[in-house]
Amino acid sequence: MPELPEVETIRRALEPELAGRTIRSVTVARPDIVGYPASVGGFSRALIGRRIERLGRTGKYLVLHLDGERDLIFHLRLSGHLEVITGTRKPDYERVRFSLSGARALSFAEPRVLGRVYAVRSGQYPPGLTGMARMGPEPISTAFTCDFLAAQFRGRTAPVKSLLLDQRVCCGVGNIYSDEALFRAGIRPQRRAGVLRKAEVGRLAASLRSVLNDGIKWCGTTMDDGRYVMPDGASGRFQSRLAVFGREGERCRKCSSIIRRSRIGNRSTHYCPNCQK
DNA sequence: CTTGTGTCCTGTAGGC
DNA sequence: TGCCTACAGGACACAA
Repeated sequence: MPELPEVETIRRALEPELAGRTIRSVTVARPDIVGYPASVGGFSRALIGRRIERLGRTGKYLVLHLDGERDLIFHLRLSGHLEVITGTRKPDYERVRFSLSGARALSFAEPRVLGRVYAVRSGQYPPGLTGMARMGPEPISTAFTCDFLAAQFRGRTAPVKSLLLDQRVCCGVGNIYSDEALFRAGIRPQRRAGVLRKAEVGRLAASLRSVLNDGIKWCGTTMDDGRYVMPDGASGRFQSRLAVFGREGERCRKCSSIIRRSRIGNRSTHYCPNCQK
């Protein structure tokens, strides 16, 4: 569930807690969480003794830049959670723990074991991380223009929603923010991407930018399942501002029509049948 | 290349 | 009460 705004919120919360600290030891409770190197021993050896310089983010990937040209990369997938531990507490579903200088630890909990952590040389993309190398521009960056999006859509017959979820097109966008951006742009998710008019593509590019920036502003979306919370346990505050996601059967805030839900590409999709054409 | 489907993984919600 | 199934969703493997 963590998408770009949630990962960015986590990055901002963790940066001051982690920057400057040294990794003292690594404890792996579930080896399948380690995506690279293949062995737990190799993973630990690549990290121990290294200092965390700063935190970055690429799409939904959180990157801890270490000294010696190494990166520690996290992907939280659906239910991953990062937390700084100062006492003896051990979070439920803790899969990997990084003990740090300053009597604290970074705990990576992931109930569903779909999330991954990778220790790589800076800029290296091992098997399983190839998608990171092909990632498109951030929708919140100036490189993400109407022309770029139009070029991505040209000739494509897939539903526009499916292309918004393609990280090569809209990196960092997931199920929540794709539905919200399409609502703001007034476009039905089922529309085939290649048939959108230039003005619609322009509205969509602007909507992606605004909805992701709003998500960051409100520290992400915490749904009732509580899968995403900030590292300190606090909830995000964007959920009460959602226009369509998770609102099936409720009234559209703009026109009072009943919000509908359908499936596109095996993904739950929400839209207003009146506001979105 | 493009598109759609299945798989991974586990906890939870809902049906009977 | 308790079992069973469906579902959630990001990314990738794979088939058509």
